[in-house]
Amino acid sequence: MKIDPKSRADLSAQIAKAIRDAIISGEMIVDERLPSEAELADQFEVSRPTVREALKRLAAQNLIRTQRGATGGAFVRRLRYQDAYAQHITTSTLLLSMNAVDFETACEARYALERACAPLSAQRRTPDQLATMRAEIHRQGQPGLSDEVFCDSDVAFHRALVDGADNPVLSYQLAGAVEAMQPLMNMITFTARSREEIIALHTRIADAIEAGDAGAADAALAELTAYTLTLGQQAMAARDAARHGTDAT
Amino acid sequence: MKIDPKSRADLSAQIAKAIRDAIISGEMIVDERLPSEAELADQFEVSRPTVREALKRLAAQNLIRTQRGATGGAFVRRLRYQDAYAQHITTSTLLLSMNAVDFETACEARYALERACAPLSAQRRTPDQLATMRAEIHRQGQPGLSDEVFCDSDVAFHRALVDGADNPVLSYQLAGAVEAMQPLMNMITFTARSREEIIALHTRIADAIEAGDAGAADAALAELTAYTLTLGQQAMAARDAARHGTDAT
DNA sequence: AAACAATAAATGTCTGACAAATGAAAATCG
DNA sequence: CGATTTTCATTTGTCAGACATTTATTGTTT
Repeated sequence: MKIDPKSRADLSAQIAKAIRDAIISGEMIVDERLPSEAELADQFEVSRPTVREALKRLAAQNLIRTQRGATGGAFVRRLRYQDAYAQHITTSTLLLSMNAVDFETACEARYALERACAPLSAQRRTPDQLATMRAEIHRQGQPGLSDEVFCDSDVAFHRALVDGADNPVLSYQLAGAVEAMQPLMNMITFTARSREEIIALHTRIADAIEAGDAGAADAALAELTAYTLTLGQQAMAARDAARHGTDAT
Repeated sequence: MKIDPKSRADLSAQIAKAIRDAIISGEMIVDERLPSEAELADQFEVSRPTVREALKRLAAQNLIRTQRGATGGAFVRRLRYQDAYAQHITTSTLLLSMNAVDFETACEARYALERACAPLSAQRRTPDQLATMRAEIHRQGQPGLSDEVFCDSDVAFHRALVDGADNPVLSYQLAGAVEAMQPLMNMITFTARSREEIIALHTRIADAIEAGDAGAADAALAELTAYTLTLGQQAMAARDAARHGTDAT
C-alpha cells in the first residue's frame, strides 16, 4: 500500500486508490480495521485532512465504514446487495437522464433483460413471489389510482418477477435497468384503456409463471414490450406537440 | 439545497447528500459551476475542510469534477458511459468476491443476460463487430496462450457480441456481469481440449450472428452456458481437493 | 500589436487545536 | 469479592487560519 511520492498531484485520490486496490485485491478482508487516520498520515507522509478526504471517497463508495470512539476507526465494509442496488440505481438514473437516452433504448434494454429472467422465474418462483405478482395486479386494477402509484406497482410486479429467478446477481443487474426507467415511465399518462391492456398482459405473465410455461411468459413479455413502446411514443409525441404549442404563443 | 442544522452528526455526509440531490433532481445542470468552497462553507455554516470532504465524496461518484485556478471550481460532471462502466464493474466485482457468490449463480446470470442480447445483435451487429468476434476466435486458437490471455480474449469476444445489440444501456448493464465474472473464470485452467470446445461454440455463435439467425445463436449460447458450468464445477472440485490435501499434511 | 509580468481567485495542502463518542481500565461501594 | 460507577485514553469529527499551486485575466512594456 504505497503511493508515488514524486507526483504530488491529487494526493487524496492517490491514497484512496491505494487503499481501494488493497481492498479489491483481497489484501484487506471484511471487517478488518484500517490504521488510524494519524497512522495513515504518517505512512503516506501527508497530513490528516488529506487522509480524511481519501477515506471519505472510499466511504462514498461503501467500501469502508467509520466508527468513533476508543476502539473505533475505519473498517473494511462488506458490500451488501442492498447498498449495491442503491448505488447502481443512482448511477443508472443519472446515466439515462444526463445522456438523453431515448425511451425506446431504455425500454428495449429493460424488457430484453427481463425476458432473460422469465424462464428461470417460471422454474423457481416461490409461492410468495407469485402472490406478490397477483397482489400487484389487483392493486393496478383499483380505480382512482394516480399514474405514479400505478408505476410503482408496475415496478413492484416486475421486481417480483425478476426475484423469482432466485439469482441475486440477476436481481442486482436488473434493479438498475427497471428502476432507472421510472422517470421515463412517469411521463406516460395511463388511460383506463391502456391500464386494462397492461393488467391483461400482467395476468398472462403471472399465469405463465404459475404454470411454469417459459414460452408463454416470453410471448406475453414481448407483447408488453411492444405495447409499452407504443405508449411511450404516444407520450413523447404529445409532449413534443405541447412544447411546440407553447413555443408558438 | 439546505441541511438540517439541528443534527450535527455526519455533516459532510449531509452536505454531500444535499448537493447530490440537487444534481439528481436536475436543479443543477451539466457543467454548471458549484459555489466555491468558501461560499459553500458559509452557506452550510461549516468549515472549509468539512465542505471539502463532502465534495470528495461526490468526486468519488464521478458526479463532479474540480479544476484549479482562477476560473476553476467544482463543476457538475456529465456522467459518461465509460465512467459508469468502470464504477459498475468495480462494484460488481466487489459484490461477487465479498459475498462469496458461487460460480453457478454468476455464470447463470452472465449467460442469461447475454442471451437477451443475442437476438438484437443478430439483427444489428456491424461488420466491424463481427470482425472483432472473428479476430478474437482466431486469437483464442493461437498455441501457447496463457489462461489469463485466453480469458481476456473471451471477454473481448462477448463484449463485441453485446455491443452488437447497439443498445448502450444493455452494454452498460452487461459490462458489470461479464467483467465481474473474470476473477471466477480465471480460476479455471483451460486444457487444449476445452479450448477447442469453446472455440467451436464461439464459431457457431459468430456464424449465427452473421446469418442473422437468433435461434441458432441462442442455442449455441445455451450450450456454452452448460459447458462453462461444467468446467467451473471441475475447477471448484479440483481446488477443494487441493485444499483438503494441504490441510491434511 | 505582441510578448511578458503582475494579479486575483480558486483549489490543494498543512498545522494545530478542540469536541464528541466510546470502550476499557481503575476506583469505589455494598 | 463482585457489581457499579467513574475516569481515562483513543479515535473520529470539526474548526480556524495559513501557505502553496494553478490558471485566467489584466496591465505593462517593448
